[in-house]
Amino acid sequence: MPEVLEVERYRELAEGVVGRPVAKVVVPDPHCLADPTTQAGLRRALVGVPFERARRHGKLLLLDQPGVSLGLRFGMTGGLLVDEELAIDRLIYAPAEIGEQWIRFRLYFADGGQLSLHDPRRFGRVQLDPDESRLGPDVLSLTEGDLRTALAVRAGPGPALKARLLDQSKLAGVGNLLADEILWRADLAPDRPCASLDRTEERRLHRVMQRTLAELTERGGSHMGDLMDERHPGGHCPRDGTELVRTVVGGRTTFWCPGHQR
DNA sequence: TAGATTGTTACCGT
DNA sequence: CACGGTAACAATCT
Repeated sequence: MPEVLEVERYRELAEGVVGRPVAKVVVPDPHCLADPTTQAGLRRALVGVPFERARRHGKLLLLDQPGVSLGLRFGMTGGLLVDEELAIDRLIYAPAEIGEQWIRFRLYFADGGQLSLHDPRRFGRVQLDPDESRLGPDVLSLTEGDLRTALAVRAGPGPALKARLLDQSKLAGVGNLLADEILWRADLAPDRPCASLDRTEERRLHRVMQRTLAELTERGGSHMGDLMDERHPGGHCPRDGTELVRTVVGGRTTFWCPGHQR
């Protein structure tokens, strides 16, 4: 579920914990702790100190204290709970109830409130001072020049366009659904080599990308794209009716329209 | 029931 | 070194 749009919503929710001193750290599922973070380390670093900021870099949420950052990654099914409010879109992923058994990590605050990582599938991770240097520029504030740099190739045709959009070290925040939606809207085939794009196409991709992110934010998230309903075998292009092709690009299932994506 | 899944990382091969 | 392909991870849903 969480791509950049969802994590940005988590960040907004997490602003609600700024200024509140951490009273207790609970880790019902230590599996969620990313090396070398430990429960004892979290307690030592966080307890007694208030957060001063909620940040986001791509799909990584960061809660800063003076001198230390708490990083949260949400994997495929992670969600954030603050004071019993869950910041996920129930339209698409709607567990009947928020299962207490799926709370993997929780902070209690001195005022009695809490912040929790809710994650049925357990791909989410918690880490102190996560390495942000391996992330490219955040897609929500990406300039046209940033995109050109992200698509740049040393030699040869370069990787498939979609694979590059999914490469978090080049460009942080785009996931599988957003990548398909953006390329569909930009009339670009997902397997186009990066180096084959001309300046006009790069500019179009940048414009469509920003527009798509803004529009899907309005609609409620990554899963609200025009392509979503047709993302199944036999689905048709909402624009021209062509049967969509299902392939694998960049290791991920890809739906695209051979009728208008070139 | 078999198959698919919105993310990340490691590893192998070219 | 860059990149593709694959598997692994884990659990749930269609």
